[in-house]
Amino acid sequence: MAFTLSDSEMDAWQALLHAHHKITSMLDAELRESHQLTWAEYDVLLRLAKATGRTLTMTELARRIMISPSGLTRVVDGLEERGFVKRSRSKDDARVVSASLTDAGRDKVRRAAQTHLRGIREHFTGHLSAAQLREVAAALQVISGPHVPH
Amino acid sequence: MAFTLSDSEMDAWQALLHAHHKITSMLDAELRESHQLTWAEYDVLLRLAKATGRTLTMTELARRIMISPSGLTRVVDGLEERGFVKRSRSKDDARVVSASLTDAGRDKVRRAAQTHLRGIREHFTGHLSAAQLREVAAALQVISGPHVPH
DNA sequence: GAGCTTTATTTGCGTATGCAAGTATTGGGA
DNA sequence: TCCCAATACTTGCATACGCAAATAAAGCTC
Repeated sequence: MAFTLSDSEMDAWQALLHAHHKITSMLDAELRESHQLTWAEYDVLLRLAKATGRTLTMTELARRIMISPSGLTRVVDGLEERGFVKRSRSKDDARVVSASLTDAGRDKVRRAAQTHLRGIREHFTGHLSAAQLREVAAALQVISGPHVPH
Repeated sequence: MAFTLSDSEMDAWQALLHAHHKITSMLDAELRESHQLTWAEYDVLLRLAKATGRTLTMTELARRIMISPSGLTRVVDGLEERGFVKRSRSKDDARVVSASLTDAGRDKVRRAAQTHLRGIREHFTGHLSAAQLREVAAALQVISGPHVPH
């Protein structure tokens, strides 16, 4: 006997795929056009801006944004070339490299955040009621597991 | 004054990103390991299997799965090399190319679908109540727009 | 303190995928 | 009928990104 999913299951799955694709492709395009940043680059700047001392190790950064360590290396390469972050090797443990947000990086992420937050409202949360937002968050948090502090 | 989002909005957004990433990366890995198919390849086979005559034009396929026309060309290239689909040029309009599922393709997608559907249940829908599934589907369908018939 | 294992990061390499340009074909006008 | 615009793919090119191997530094164990 073939394994099947109910209509509700298929609907939820299709809706998740389509919604995610639609939202992220629009946000990506906006960030790229308005600020010449990819999502990954923006996310790195944002996490650094929120971090104490505006600094995080590569490992911490990779854990927080959803990217492989090697992917992060390249993203940070690009941001460093453009002067938005600066790498430094730890005094305590010479294996670890920390990335710090520069002043230029802070300005960049502040401006980009405006675009991005408005985009999230416009393309996603603005379409939903407060109750729906809570429901969606609660349901999807079950999947994604406990929230890691930023 | 800086534009901001409420906590609920941020929670829903983070949850959407994390859940999508977690689910799709697991499903992708399973499909790849068990059946040597990427998501896009599986999706092409699936749409063809559902289509009348097990045939669709490239344009129709690209519209239904979420991929660019050029991306589709390459995906179909690979599937055709492996004998799962066959291209044919339309008699009516020599510009259009149709892809048809071969018998081998039908067998392939049947087996892969078992893996994939179980994966969706295991990693996504199985974690949610019937009410949550309805809520998530309803909310996200608002974003993704009216469902296009497969 | 020499060697083995583990951890942190980077590099090599392959793949996936989009955009823009190229090719082929069709369907109108003039 | 001869262009020209529009349509359907495909190809060239560039980018993004992951895995596995390489490198480097700690940390153990004997």
